[in-house]
Amino acid sequence: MTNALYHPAPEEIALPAVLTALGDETRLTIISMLARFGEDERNMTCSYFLSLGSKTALSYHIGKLREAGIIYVRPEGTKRLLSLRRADLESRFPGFLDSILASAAQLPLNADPCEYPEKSGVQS
Amino acid sequence: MTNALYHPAPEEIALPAVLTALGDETRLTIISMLARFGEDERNMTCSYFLSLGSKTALSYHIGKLREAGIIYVRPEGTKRLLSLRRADLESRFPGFLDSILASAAQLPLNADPCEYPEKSGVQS
DNA sequence: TTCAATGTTCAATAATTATTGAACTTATCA
DNA sequence: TGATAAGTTCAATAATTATTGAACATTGAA
Repeated sequence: MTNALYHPAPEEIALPAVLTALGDETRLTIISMLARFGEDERNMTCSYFLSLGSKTALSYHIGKLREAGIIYVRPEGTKRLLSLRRADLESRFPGFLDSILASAAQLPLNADPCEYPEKSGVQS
Repeated sequence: MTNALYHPAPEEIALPAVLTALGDETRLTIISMLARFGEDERNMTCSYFLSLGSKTALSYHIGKLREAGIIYVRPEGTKRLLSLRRADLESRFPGFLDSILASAAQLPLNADPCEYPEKSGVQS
């Protein structure tokens, strides 16, 4: 029982829920980083964002983003790969995500993606 | 001492605060109604929205919208006239408000503006 | 098989936000 | 002047959200 993660269908994505989910600095930063550095989905795991909070807190915030329909979470081995649901959001709320991302790009990134904990560094 | 109401300057309007303020059904409905029926600012007083909650609750929510920089509140006699800060929001977050309003237009209005309490009806 | 890495869940707590009712202010109207 | 209408403020409470740490599950790798 792979306990599939819930994701709302595109037409179920609700504006108030989306706004609530994005009205939080941590989550706004997460989607902003996903937009900037998430071209290659392989890198975007939960622990990529550890500088934003504890494991548990991130699990919570990422769950919020997922349930609101903002990101897609794909289990892969022991990791979970995150990606923005750009197309779904665009078709549901045209122009919305782009305007958010453009504006958020001016925000200070309170997390430097380069400080990603590379403890057991098996990079590449 | 007219106790002038605080309004953030255009450049002080912050995205997270705006998103937080709009991530609430009541407040989303308020700005949606302002956009739809607020062409003539004279009609848009706090009590126009009484069907959305108590006087006190509205005072609270309208304060949130004002402090976030989303609406402008102009005292006029014993009333307060509300208007959307369309231009300020557009220059700060291009496309954002329009995308919100377009999407919110599909939301059910849990308040019918026609049910506006017209007790002491001195209309026009 | 054992270990380490990645995440989740749960219960407890902290912190923030929203709602209420009562009392109050200010302005208008008769 | 006195009454009413429109809103605010305050303190109390309710409700929601966020954070923590401990325990757990799952996968991949030595």
